[in-house]
Amino acid sequence: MEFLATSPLARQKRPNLIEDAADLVASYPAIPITADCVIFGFEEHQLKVLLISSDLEQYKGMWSLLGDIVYANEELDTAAYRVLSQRTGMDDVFLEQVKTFGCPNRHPGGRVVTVAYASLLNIQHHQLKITDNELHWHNIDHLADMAFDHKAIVDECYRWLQKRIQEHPLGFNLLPEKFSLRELQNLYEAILGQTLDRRNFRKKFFAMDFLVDVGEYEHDVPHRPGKLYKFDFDKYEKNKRKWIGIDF
Amino acid sequence: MEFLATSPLARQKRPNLIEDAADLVASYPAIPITADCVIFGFEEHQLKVLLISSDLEQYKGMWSLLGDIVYANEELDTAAYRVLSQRTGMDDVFLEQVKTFGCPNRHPGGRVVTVAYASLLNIQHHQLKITDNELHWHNIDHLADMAFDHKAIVDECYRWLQKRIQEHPLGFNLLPEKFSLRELQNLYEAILGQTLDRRNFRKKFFAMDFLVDVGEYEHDVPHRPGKLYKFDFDKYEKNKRKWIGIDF
DNA sequence: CTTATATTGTGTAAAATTTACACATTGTCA
DNA sequence: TGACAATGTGTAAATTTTACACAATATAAG
Repeated sequence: MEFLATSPLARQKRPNLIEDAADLVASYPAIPITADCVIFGFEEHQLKVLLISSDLEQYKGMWSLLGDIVYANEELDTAAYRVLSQRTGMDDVFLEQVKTFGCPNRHPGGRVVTVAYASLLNIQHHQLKITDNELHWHNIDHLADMAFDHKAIVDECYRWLQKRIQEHPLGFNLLPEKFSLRELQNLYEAILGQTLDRRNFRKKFFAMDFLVDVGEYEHDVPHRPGKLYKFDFDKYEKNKRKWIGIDF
Repeated sequence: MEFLATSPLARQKRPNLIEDAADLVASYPAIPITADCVIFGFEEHQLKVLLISSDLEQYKGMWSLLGDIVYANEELDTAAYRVLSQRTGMDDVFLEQVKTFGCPNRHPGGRVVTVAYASLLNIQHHQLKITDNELHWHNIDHLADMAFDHKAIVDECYRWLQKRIQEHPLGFNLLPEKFSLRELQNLYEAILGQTLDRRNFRKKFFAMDFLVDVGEYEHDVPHRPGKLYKFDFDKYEKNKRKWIGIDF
């Protein structure tokens, strides 16, 4: 009975318990971790992403994601928000963790693992307060010469975005507060890479019932101006579990 | 100017390029990284997850995910497959990265960031070759007393699984090679936590057209035996882009 | 061996959703 | 004032989803 008490599954190994967890952790190999932000925006019918010039001599002239090391006692999420704030001055943005990239040779200076975060934001609303390191928006269709594995990270986050905007209508974050349905449709077409039927598109979004007619119209357009709408976040929050996806 | 050189983000447009990337990386704080595996299986109408007993004195009697440190030059994915192989003896399993958990105090011995991987596998097919540390399957509905933040990781992976099996019919991986439609439906009901209409369920899966009738029947059931089917992976691979989701 | 029982296997009608598609309206520009 | 360019709107057909019932077949029990 003694035997059973200490070894319930008989015959299997029971290593001694480790008493000092701190010793254990101290014995582990450690790796620098960074947080990289893939910030999507939309302007002039094009999906854009925010980049800076790489500050490594080796990647001179190439573009880089907004990233920085995660501090010793910092939450991963916190690090990502800090990066965004430090690089752009923006602090009212919602970031989501997308994927962690850990290829041992992805950084030329030695091993660095990075956790990629993505966000969608509205270029009009968030004027960049800091533009050091040539921070600016790049058209996502013409990304070449990116430093590190950042092109692969952007690609992965772009696929994430395509899926995301069909599950949740977060595309609104990419538009100005007041937008026309044409702008909304342009956004979806740009991100999904396909044209959509105008009448069915409208029908679908009106049916979701969180577009609010603000009683204003576009101006400075060389044709009949469209109505402007805004997004009703409260109604969205209340109803979000009712639909699983926005399938086109 | 001395000030600007050490403070790259202070009003300075183009900091000097960093020539020695290795120096830079060496100056970064480093954090131990682990890979944790959340292995889902299905048996007796219940979704299960594979756990071991924690080997920390502090978590004595609690259950823990299969995890280990990521070696200095090891791919994250490789580390996850190694963990699984070392802990269970299994090496023909498909793992997917789910999310990275980095709360500074999630490990009592100091900061450890973990990358969670998940997999679905077929309990019948993969007999555990190693059962050290009381490795065995636990019913997912009765998980208490888990070490670290492992309960939160399991919960996150469970939500991932619920979504996953509606996007891709990977639930098949959880079943024996030959299975009845009732077993398949039990699986979906267990994972999604809802009952489904039997006729409509069948209709949906037959319409997807990758179930192959193997011409055999269940036995040892106290009622009319059902036909057995297997999954046609080739047909699935060829057609997988045609449907976005399996909505119930 | 007969009957009770439990579960398989199957179809259809109604409802809901998705798709395809055309024309009058309204503003700008020349 | 006419050409242009895009907005705004509805409906019929097709497809998909849902709800639902009964005969067939094996085992278990008497």
